[in-house]
Amino acid sequence: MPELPEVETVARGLRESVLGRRILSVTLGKTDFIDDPAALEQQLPGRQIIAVERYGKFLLLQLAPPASAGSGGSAPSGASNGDGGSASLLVHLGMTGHIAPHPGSQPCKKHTHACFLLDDGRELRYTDARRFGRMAYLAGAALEEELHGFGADPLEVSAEGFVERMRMRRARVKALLLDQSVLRGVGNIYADESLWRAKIHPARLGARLTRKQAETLHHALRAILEKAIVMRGSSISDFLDAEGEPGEYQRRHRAYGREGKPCYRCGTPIRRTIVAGRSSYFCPRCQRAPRGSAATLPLPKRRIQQRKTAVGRMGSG
DNA sequence: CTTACGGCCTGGGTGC
DNA sequence: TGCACCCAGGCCGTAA
Repeated sequence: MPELPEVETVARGLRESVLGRRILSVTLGKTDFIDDPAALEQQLPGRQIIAVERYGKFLLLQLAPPASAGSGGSAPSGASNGDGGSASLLVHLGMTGHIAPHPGSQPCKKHTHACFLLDDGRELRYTDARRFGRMAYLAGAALEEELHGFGADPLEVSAEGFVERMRMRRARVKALLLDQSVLRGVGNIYADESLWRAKIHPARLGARLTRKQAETLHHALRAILEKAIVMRGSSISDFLDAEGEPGEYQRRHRAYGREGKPCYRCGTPIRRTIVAGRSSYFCPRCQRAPRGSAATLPLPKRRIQQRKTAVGRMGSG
């Protein structure tokens, strides 16, 4: 499940492999994850990829203006950040999305839903088994509108800014970490890992963290994200970077996915509970539950499973 | 107003 | 071997 480090890894890979290439044609398969498939088919051919950026969990393939009269080719030395008129292919990998260039001769993998033929004969292909991802061509005001409303990048936010964001709402710290309007790019893995490192229970209210605790969490989150980027992300489900290589950070996980296994600090078995609607792994000894919380129970809300055939429909009557 | 929570989308992995 | 079920992240509707 690509989060900030995985998306950053992909962005760096694409920067190496497709920056400066021109898209010649677009071939789409299933399109229900694409905002406006026709816009992709109409706008992308002929456009040059002049920058690859990460914004939270989004990839942004910035595109040169169409059919630029001025020969182009000048080094895209950053100057392309002009807000007005910029256009991008926005890509969210969801949980199972992959994007990488392939030789044009290579047969497409299963679940390949978008192919962008490049001017060097390769194809930039998007594969996504579950299509929880998203793709959109956005330009100008629409692009700005799409990106506004997101929170700070956790690698850029100051300690003071982070503390403020943990206190701005009355919500659990885990929910705040996952909320893309508070911080952009953090997902379930790195939320749990940073909380474990900072010794903070996921069900604590963010607003009740001490300043020192919030600062510790900020430092932990930042350190973990940076280390994970160096290790090219975590390959939990089937994350592969833009070179098709898995990451290595999953070997360093201290909480996520370790239910029942001993805490690396104290040996207490890691527990799993549901916080903010997500599986949350924590050490019940290192990360003390807030008073009155039922979150020390292994799975407080384990619901009776219901059949697909509407046995469990709950009418209001 | 706020936050919490269930359900939906999908299909690979798992376990029976 | 087959197949039902769980679960994931983001989003949305609704409850409190």
